[in-house]
Amino acid sequence: MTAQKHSRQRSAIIEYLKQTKEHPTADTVYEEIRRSFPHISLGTVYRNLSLLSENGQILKLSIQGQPDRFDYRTDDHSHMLCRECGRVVDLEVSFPELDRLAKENFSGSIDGHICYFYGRCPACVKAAGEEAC
Amino acid sequence: MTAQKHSRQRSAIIEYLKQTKEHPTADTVYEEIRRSFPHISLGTVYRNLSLLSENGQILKLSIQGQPDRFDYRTDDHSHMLCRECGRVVDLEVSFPELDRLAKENFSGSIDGHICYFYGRCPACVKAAGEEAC
DNA sequence: TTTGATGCAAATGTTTTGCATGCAA
DNA sequence: TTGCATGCAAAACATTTGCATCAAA
Repeated sequence: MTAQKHSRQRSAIIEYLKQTKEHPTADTVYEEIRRSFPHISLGTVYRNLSLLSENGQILKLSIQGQPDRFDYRTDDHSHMLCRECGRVVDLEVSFPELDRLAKENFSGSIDGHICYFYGRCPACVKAAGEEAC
Repeated sequence: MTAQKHSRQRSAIIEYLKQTKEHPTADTVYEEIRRSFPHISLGTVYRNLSLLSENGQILKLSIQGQPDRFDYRTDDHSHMLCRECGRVVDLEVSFPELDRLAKENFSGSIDGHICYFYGRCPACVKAAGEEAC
């Protein structure tokens, strides 16, 4: 790997991801960073997001039919996609035993998995409940 | 929903998916069907694959950084992606209890999940073993 | 004869890349 | 001063769509 230099744009991207829980897309990151760096380009945003996720500094989430999203949290946790508002929300669970279970009766090897849940996020469940009253 | 007419192209796509275990991409399906329907268009292939997966007749698999793949099997099973050859292979397991586990300490609702495993497929594990001898 | 399906081509949306210039070390 | 990072624009990809025509029912 080549030596990495500091850049104000990259720092801004990291800082933005650090303080949001919204799992933004590259385009959302771009729009956000543009407020402080009006001349930043989408290409730079993509380049930095790729770099960071390849380094393992952030997570890239790929969800069916949607542009990729990015997550500053790299600790063990899961994600759920709200069928109602489309938001991606953190779940405080992980399933380390899943790989071993998947390996049963399989002659290949398993060393990891990704798992996305579907449902309704707390906000939408709450809104639906209040509406019913 | 509107009444669906029979089409020779769609039947050919279904038959092809039925007999392969390769989880082909739209483009692979196109190349294959083209052997019997030289004038079929990629658009038609995409239209039919979308239709079939919306109907639940086939499964659409979306894997990180890859074009979508399609699976004729719609019964409960899982998939693994071989890090070595890139193949997507069936796993004869499913995890119906996962939704309940994910729901723990979560105030939203969970009604489904998708889960992909990573590792090495039987063929690549076998090849690596023989090479070591 | 009606209307869904097709082929073709153009458009879309997301992401990557080439290249000259800018900036960090 | 070196070479990674940037901005800009063009390209690459995967997928969808508009439209005139074709073919099931």
